[in-house]
Amino acid sequence: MNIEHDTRTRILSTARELFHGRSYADVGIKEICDLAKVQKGSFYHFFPSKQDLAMAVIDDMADEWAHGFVAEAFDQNLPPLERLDYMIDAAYYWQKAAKDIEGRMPGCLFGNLALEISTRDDVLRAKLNAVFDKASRRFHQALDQAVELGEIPPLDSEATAAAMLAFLEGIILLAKTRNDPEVVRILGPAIKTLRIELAHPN
Amino acid sequence: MNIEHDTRTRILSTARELFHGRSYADVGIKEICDLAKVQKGSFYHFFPSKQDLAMAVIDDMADEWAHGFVAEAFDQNLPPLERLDYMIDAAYYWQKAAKDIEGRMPGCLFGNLALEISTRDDVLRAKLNAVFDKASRRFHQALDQAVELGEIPPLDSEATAAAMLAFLEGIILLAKTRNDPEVVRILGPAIKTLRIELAHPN
DNA sequence: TTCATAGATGACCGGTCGGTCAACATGAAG
DNA sequence: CTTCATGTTGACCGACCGGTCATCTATGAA
Repeated sequence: MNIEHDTRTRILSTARELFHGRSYADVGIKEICDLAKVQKGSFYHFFPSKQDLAMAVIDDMADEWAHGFVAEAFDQNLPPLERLDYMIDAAYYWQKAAKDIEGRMPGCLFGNLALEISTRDDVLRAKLNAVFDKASRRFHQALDQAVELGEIPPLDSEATAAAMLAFLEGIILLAKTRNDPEVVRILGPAIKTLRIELAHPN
Repeated sequence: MNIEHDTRTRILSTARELFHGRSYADVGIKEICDLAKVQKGSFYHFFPSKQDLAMAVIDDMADEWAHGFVAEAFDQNLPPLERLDYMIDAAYYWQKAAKDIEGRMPGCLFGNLALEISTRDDVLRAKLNAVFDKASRRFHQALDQAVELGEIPPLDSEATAAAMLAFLEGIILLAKTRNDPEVVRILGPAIKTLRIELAHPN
């Protein structure tokens, strides 16, 4: 059962690596096929178009994220605020490892794709938005629990969660532009200082 | 003197609009020439390559920024912390205006270009990095002045400045992915809560 | 009047892009 | 053995890409 989908899987992971390391537009289908050792006709047997491939890549990456280090970072057994540190650390080590191997910081695949194609392709934009929404909910939950435990004063946890996600994407963007993962490590801890207060109920 | 450079200026501003509204890779030289009413040969008379055009576009935009609303926002007569609000407001209104006209949020040209091409073109990456550095210095100065005036407790103003710039880019990224400028308005004010403490001198 | 220079013109180039297609291999079900 | 679905192969397509170039025009200095 996995043999017959082995080709598809190879295409998917190759495309993910290439898109992440360079960009959507810069990676051609021929290049993906060559690296994945797949014929072009086979590619189009599994993916009707490059756009469909991108959709699948986003799903694939989001799944691996959700079950990988994001699941670890937002482990319910971890104190809520430590989850934020964990997330920053994970981002730092990942980017650093990638740079040590390939010489350049790839940044966040979702952020990269979002800025590159969300003005051109509304379907992909919506999909990326959903990924960010899901990520934001993790922060949201952690913040609610931190408030409940009295670790931080009450705040607008939904808005603050979104702000934290934005900050995470922002420091990765800056670090990628500097091609220096240390930016993530140095600026990252400030994520816990972000606060959006509850609107006064007047 | 401006007549003989009129063609060049038209190419530049057309390219800036198109790159900003879509992406670097998605906009071809032919399209730029058609819209700017310039022949292809003329284009290559002024710009040796597409990369050179991109360099010029970044310079052009950075100049207009520096002398435009960034100069207003970081007006030395404004209280330091108000400058941050001004900057957020300016970003919000700009993105909102663009969306109202074109139907979609273009985001930040520098952020867009940084994520799209900084892994492929180190020269452009370095140029974008310099733009961010310069922007960061504005925040840095404002923070130093705020500390001096006693408006905020002492902090690592350089690191905090970078964090604020990252946050600004991050909320614009998130807003673009949602295609909703309101994200900037809602999350933006949290920029003033960001803090990175001074390292203990042990 | 000559000459040099800056700029404009548009046909043209090789290469690559995303995508198509008819032919063929394989293996399980009837 | 036949049938059918799933998957593979690689040649092929038109469109478009960034970039080149010989040729022409306009201007202004000598």
